[in-house]
Order: sequence, then structure tokens, then C-alpha cells
Amino acid sequence: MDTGRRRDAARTRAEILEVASAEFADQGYAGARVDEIAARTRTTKRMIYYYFGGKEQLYVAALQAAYGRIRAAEQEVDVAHLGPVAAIRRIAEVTFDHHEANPDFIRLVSIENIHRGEHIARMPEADLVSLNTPAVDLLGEILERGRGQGLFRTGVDALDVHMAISAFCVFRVANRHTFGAIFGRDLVDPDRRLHYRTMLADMIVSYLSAAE
Amino acid sequence: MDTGRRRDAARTRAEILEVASAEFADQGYAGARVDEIAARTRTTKRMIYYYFGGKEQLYVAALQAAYGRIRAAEQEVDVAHLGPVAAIRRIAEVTFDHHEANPDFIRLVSIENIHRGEHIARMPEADLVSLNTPAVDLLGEILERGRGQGLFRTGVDALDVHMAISAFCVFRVANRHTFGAIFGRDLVDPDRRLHYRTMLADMIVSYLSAAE
DNA sequence: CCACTAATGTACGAACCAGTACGTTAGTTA
DNA sequence: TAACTAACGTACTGGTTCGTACATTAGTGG
Repeated sequence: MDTGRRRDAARTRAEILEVASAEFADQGYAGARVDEIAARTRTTKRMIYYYFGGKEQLYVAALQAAYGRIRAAEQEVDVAHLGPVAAIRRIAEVTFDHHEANPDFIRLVSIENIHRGEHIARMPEADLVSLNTPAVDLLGEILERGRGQGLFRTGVDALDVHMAISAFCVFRVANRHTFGAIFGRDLVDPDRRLHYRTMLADMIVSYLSAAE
Repeated sequence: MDTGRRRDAARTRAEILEVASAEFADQGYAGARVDEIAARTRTTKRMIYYYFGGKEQLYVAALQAAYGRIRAAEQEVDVAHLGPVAAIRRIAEVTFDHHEANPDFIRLVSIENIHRGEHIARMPEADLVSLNTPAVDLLGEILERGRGQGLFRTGVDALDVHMAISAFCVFRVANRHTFGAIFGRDLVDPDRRLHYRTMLADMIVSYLSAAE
């Protein structure tokens, strides 16, 4: 066995990216330390500059990788066999689970928004739009089906629904600390998980089902 | 007139706090620069340490002041004369308007959550709980009234509803940059403002009105 | 097996940045 | 008006932090 072998560009690069993702999610962009990232890898700071060019490019790479990882999960949702209402519930639940399982992704997105999306705005469109629209496209199809059957209201599009679902899921994870400090309720308490998961699905479905 | 007079402790302190709030909201805690804050005031860095003790205490003071400012607006809502449904709509709309008008507050809260609420957790309870619960108490009363009239479902409490409303309002402002970059839709576009405001109220009301 | 290059490590520099030592002035009070 | 103190300013420091110059080694093609 030779797992600790000396030269492995792909491995070194991947390890830097992994450690950097954790560090940026943890400390924010300005708070993250290049030296700290280097120390937590098996290589040195020199390699960060060799492979990524600098702190900012490393951050962008970490952000991009995070969005990439998310894509896979979202594309696996299969709701073709479900009715519109059940399909919407399913999507809400999958999104809910997904956000809960990826708090670091949510943190990176929060951090990027603190920076007014200046980095994501410069990322190639191919890596963003094409990777993220499938989830919304699916929502659009279900909405259309539901409207065709007279089940759903008009006046809302897939992006609006996606926003409402994301808002609920993101807030619960991203704002749990201040919310908990102010109101004394832990939004991610496992005992309340099912309650919020059901609440979200109910809320979205009742909204779509209500007459205008 | 003597507005530019040399000695005015209260004025100096207030100016530092105001500039600091803007700088922290803009750059985050780690990204904010004490020298930059000092440069944007009419006084010097020395005064920041004189009045606040250090960068961290200044940040906490800014955060605390931001929560304080919010309180006033929330306590002004008067819905006693409205029916439960109209009252809920009103609260949703007021919250919506309020978040839209205070993006810096939302940014500070986001930043504090990135830091896992470590500063807010150390703030005196009197400054948090008592200042923030009136809004939720009001919601609780309306919910109770609505349930008494058979209008609202059971199984949800005021804090849950407050969370759902906040989630929608916060997400729209806080995540507008990444959302805009990915989906090409500006969530705070004035042309869409009324659409989202109505959507939120409809969503909350339809959820509360739906049978369990 | 030798030359060449990709990959890696070490040591350091220059800028930055939070915080402070020390000195000064404005207003106040006895 | 003299003594006193709260308020303020200047200049500096010690440590941190991003980035790089320079040296070295592992693997590979000829």
C-alpha cells in the first residue's frame, strides 16, 4: 500500500479544496486563513497558490464545487408517477431534507450573499444556470399539470414556488442561531423536524390549492 | 450655530456606532476595518477604543442597536380592530415592508448567524427577549381569536407562523444576489414587490385556514 | 538511465491591522 | 482663574497574513 505517496496532483488539489470549503464555510471569506487551510492539509501553502492562484480563486472554486455537489441530489428526484399535489409535497420534502443535510452549503451561500454575489456573478453561466434550472423546470411541469386538472391557482410560476420553499428551508438552518437566542426555540431540534417538514409541505400545497 | 463643535461625547459615540453599523453590515465582522470606521467618522480610532473598548465590543454594540431600532417599528402595529384573517395579512405585510426597508439589519443578522450567534448569545436577555416577543405575542392572540372562531387550524403556534413569515421576507432580501445570479430574477425588483407581498399573505392565510 | 518537467517544500518579505503609549485641549468646578 | 478631568489626537508597535523567491525531489519520456 502506498496511499501516502508523495506525488498526486489530483489528490492534493482535491484535499485543498475540501479543507478550504470547510474553512470558508466556517469563518467566512475574510475570516478564513490561508495558512490555516494549508495547515489542515497534508501539503503546504505553496500548493494553494500553485493550484488555485490565490485566496479569492480558492474561495470561488470552493463555492463552485459546492453548487456542483448540490446538483446531483436535485436531479435524482422522481415524481413522474405522482399526482400534482403529492409531487409538490415530495419536492418540498426533498428540498427540506437536502438543506438540513448540507448546512455548509447554506453557509457558503450566505457568505456569498454578504459579498453581494460578486464572485458568483463572475462564474461562467454554464456552471450555474444549467446546473440549477432542472429543479425549477420540474416544478414548472408539475404546476402546469396541476393547473390543467384545476387543482392549482394561476398567477404563480415555478420560480416563485421554488423561492418560497427555499426560503423556509434556508431560514430554518441559516438563522437558527439568532432565532434560538431571541425566541428560545431551536429550529433544527430533531424533535421538531417532522413538524416543520410537514408544515412546509402543507403551506405550499394549501397556497397553490387556494382560490385566487 | 455650532454643530461642528469640538467636545460632544454623545455625538461622537453615536457617530462611531452609526458608521460601524454600516461598515460591519457591509464587510462582515472579519472584513470590517477599525481604521476604516475611524476614517469615516469625524474622530479618530482612539475614540473607538475609548468608548467601546475594542472591535468586538463595537460590533456587539452595533448589533444591539440594530435590534433596538427594529423593536420600535414592530410595536406600532395595531390590528385590534381587524378580524383574524385581516390581522394576519396585516402582520405579514408589515413584516414584509419592514424587512425591505432595513437590508442592513438583515445583513447584520446574517453575519451574526455566520458566527453562530456567539455574540447575541452573550447579550443580556432583557435586550433580546423582551424586545422581540411583543410581535410574537400579538400573533399568538390573533391565532387564538381565529381558532376560537373556527377560522384557523390548530397544531401551529405563533412562533411557527412568525418563522414562516420571517423566512420569506429574509430570504427575499438576504439571498437576492445568489438567487438572481442563478435564476436571473431580481427578487427585490419594485415591479414584483406587490406580487411577493400578496403571495406571502396568501400563503400564510391559506395555510392557517386549511383543514389539518 | 539521463534529462526534463511537474509537483512540492522552506524561508522570507511587505503590507496590513488591532490595539496602545503618550501627549494635548476643552470645558467645568471650586 | 487655577486646578482638574473628560474628551480627543498622534504616532507607533507587535503580531498577523497574504503572497513569493528560491531550492528540491519525484516521476517520465527519449
